Amino acid sequence: MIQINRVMKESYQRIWQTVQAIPAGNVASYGQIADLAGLPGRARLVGTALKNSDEGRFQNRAIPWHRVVNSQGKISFPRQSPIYQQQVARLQEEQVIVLNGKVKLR
DNA sequence: TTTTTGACTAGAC
DNA sequence: AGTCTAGCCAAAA
Repeated sequence: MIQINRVMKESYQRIWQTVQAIPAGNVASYGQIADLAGLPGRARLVGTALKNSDEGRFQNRAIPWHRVVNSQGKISFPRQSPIYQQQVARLQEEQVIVLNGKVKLR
């Protein structure tokens, strides 16, 4: 069983909550989520928290991880990976246009 | 325990 | 538009 301290758990939960607040059809960057979660400068932790947000772990609810992209508006996965394809598909379901791995700005 | 990795980023070329 | 660097720091190796 993985050990994690109380402070980390709270940070993760604040990140998950913040991601859950992104409206459908919108996107936010890892850095923006970190800032909004009260963790400035810790964008990497957002990626880590999302990676560790799989069902069953910490009883977290479904999190719209696909609405989080990097600061350049690009998807942070290799183009050929299944998870990349899934992120694009989920964004397109929400009418978000993705071109060349980059979310189209408006 | 130490080192490396990584869903990151701002700034400098 | 790319490439590099330094800063970030929890997780995995």
